[in-house]
Amino acid sequence: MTPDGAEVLHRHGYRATPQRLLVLDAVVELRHATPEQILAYVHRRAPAVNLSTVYRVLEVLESVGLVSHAHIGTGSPTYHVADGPAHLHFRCTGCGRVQSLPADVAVEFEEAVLARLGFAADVAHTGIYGRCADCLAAPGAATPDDGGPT
Amino acid sequence: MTPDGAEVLHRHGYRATPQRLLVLDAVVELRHATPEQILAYVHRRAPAVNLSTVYRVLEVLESVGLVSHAHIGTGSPTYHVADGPAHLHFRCTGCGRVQSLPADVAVEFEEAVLARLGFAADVAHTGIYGRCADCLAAPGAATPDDGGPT
DNA sequence: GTATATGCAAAGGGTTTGCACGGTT
DNA sequence: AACCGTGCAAACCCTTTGCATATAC
Repeated sequence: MTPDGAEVLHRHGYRATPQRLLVLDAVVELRHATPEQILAYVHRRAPAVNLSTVYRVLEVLESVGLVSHAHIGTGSPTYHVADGPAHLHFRCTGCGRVQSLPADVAVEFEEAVLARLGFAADVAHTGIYGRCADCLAAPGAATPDDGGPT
Repeated sequence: MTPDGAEVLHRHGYRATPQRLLVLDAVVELRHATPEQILAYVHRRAPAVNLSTVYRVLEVLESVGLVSHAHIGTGSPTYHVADGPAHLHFRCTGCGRVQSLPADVAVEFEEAVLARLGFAADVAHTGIYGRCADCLAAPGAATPDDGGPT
């Protein structure tokens, strides 16, 4: 998959700058990456890039449909490539691990909500809290609640 | 419902200060209230109360099980009384309205997640994005995305 | 060459923390 | 008297914004 970022940007009237392509690389490479993590990745190749640029680039990449973001937990949103099928994010409140599942697990649920409320839910856009298998088995956990994203 | 706040606080070794009872009142009265909104409510009766106190009080009230919070949208978390049955929060990305539904709408979904991932999901803890019935019908919407909580 | 992007630095919103005072027990 | 809780102010994190410079087209 991974569409040609430069081409997509041009098609929307944007310039394909090194920064934009690097940020897109980062989003492709890292999964569920926060702006901060993306910056760290980009810095390996281009140490001069600024965090504010990352924010602005992400906004552009999202507006042209190359990436999307999801709110997982309390911290920064995480960005991921927008091509593949939508998936849900599950964040463990114990260890902070994030797991994914194809979004179709939620269709029945979404239909029930639509039927009861007339509300068209987009379950994929927000992370879901809970405890992962490992932490369910383990006794005391690392982080009692929240914790940073990713 | 609405348990006796003072009694519960005492039972846990906390003092039942006016501030704590006022904050609890606010959470009972306002539904899905943010710390800022709670402060506004409390200020009507006690203008001297500080926002940091609201944060600290909410932490205490949550620790003794009187209130819980949920992350609805990007902004501040919202607090609600913890007595009644858990409910899910649906935030409309169009108008910002928040609707609720009993948490049992999600049990099938949660079971599916558990079966596939071993992950015990707590769907009630995070708000779910989507479009409400009104905004589905309406053409252009007020807020394109996010927007403040509640 | 020109409009767009970037880097930098400062500002802004939300939340947390240190500290001394005030109120309960 | 001892302690817990509060108000105040400062600090912190994350994100946005203004402005001058650099760059892709």
